[in-house]
This record gives sequence, structure tokens and C-alpha cells, in this order.
Amino acid sequence: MVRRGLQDHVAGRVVSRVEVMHPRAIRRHLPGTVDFGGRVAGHELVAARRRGKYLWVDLSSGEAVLAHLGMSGQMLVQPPGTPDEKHLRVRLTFADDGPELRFVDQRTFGGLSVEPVVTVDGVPLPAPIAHIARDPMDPAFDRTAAIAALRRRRTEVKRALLDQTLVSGIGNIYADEALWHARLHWARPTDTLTPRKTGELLDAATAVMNAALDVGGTSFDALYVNINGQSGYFDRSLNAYGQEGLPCPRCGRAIQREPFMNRSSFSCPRCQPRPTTS
DNA sequence: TAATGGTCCTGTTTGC
DNA sequence: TGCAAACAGGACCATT
Repeated sequence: MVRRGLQDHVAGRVVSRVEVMHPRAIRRHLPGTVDFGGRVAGHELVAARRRGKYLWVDLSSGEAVLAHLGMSGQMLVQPPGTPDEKHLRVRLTFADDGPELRFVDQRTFGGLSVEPVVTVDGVPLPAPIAHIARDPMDPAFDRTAAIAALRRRRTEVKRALLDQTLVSGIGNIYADEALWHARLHWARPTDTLTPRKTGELLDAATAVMNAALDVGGTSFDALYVNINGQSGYFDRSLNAYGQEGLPCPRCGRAIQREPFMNRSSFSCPRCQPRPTTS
């Protein structure tokens, strides 16, 4: 959705000015703020692209502006003169004096950088994400290869699911939902999963991502290049994530919360029994 | 305070 | 046997 918004609202436009309000938002751009501005200003934003959780916009210079929204990042398209958002980090102004592009991020876990473009398997990608796997929405996504990659990892299934070098785009929330659909506990070792079951899990993750995109789509405003999928989707469509103590929509047993990698995993103790060995 | 998501860094294992 | 690459796991970031 964000990619689509960028494509519709800023592709084909020439950047006239770059303002970085918070240096942390540009921390991945190692040459610094001045260099960042110099590589973006004066160039046309050619096309918006996405892989997994990364977004980028090709520049007419041949480089690309790479973005990660982190937990709280937003891309907004606002008319010039609109009051600055509290957490406005970067503003791009255009030569046509039309709407500005604003990167707003409360926690600044996300950020922007200008990167060279490299070719991987015939596909142009910003260099830092050359190792990121295709996401399930990618037309060239190889489901069989992804299943094999997930099963090859010697770890817990949720860790494999979150590994962006195996399949990209799946985060903590989508992982919990996919595991719930596939009736798998997050700590299940990957080497106990059949290809069929792994495929079921992967398909569930894909369905959750598509559902989130659909909901994000309905909240799309002409001026807003989306607000990260959070809107109505969180409250309405989640079966396990964040539902501690609430009944499992499938069997009625209370959803449990367990610590996982300095955060949480939510699951149904009945539908998703913990594996017997640890 | 403890909780949040996604790297990203570091120590370990594997493979040539 | 030695080295580099791949792997696995946990720390860390800012904010409320």
C-alpha cells in the first residue's frame, strides 16, 4: 500500500529540497545528512518498489532511496504549509510545488538512506538488501524453494519464519497469526515439520499478509500514502496476536502469551500444543 | 516500569 | 588444518 501510494503520488516528480529534521532517521546513510540531501535533491523519483519490509524509490541518478518503516514509520503526502507532524523526520519538497513527501516516525526504528543499485538474479536491488529473500507476493516467489529453506534452518519454526533471508515480509504479528492458522506452536523445531505442513504455514502467512494489505487499502486516503497496516486490522482480524486471555476463535481456550526473543508470542494452548521435547 | 518489532551484531559451527 | 562463510541467537533501539 505504501509503495502504491508513493508510485501514485511522487513517481515522475523532481525533488527540489531535502530537509532532515532528525539525524537518527538517516543513520544508515553513513556519509551523513549533507551527502544524503545532495544525492536526492535535483533528481527525479522514478519508480517505487518493495521487497519484504523494505521500500525504495529509484532515482534518475541510478541510485535509490531505501526506506524501512520500522515499527512506527509512515510516509505521508501533504500539501505544502501543512503543520509539521510531531515526529516529522525528513521532508522532500518538489520542483512542481505540489504535495511534499514526509517521513514521520515516532520511535525512529526505521530510516532512509541513498544506496547504489546492484543486480541479483537479474533483479535490481539496493545493495544493503541484496540478501533479503523475495516475499510471497513477488510474482517470481518460489514456494517450493521457500519451504525447503525454512525446513533447512535448524531452529524453532517461528525464528525461521522471521528470518528475512528465507522468506521476507513476515514479522512477529503475522508469524503468530500464521502459526495459529497452521496449528503450530512457535517453538516447534523445523526438523519435525513435513514439507506439506511447512507449505500450509507459509500459505497461512501469505493469506494473513494479503488480508492486512486489503484492510490497509480501505483506510487509504488520497492525501495519505497509507498509515502502516495498523488501523482496523489489528482489532478485527487477529486470532492470536495480542489476544492473551481471550478465547481462541477456533476452540474457545484462552490464548496464552509467552516470552520470545525479548518480546512475546501468542498462541492457543489447545490448538497449538507446545512440542514435547525442548 | 516493562513492553513493543526488526534488525544487526557477535560468537559458533560448517564446509572447502 | 586453517580460513572464510554461513548460521544461530540474543541485545539493542526510542517511546509511552
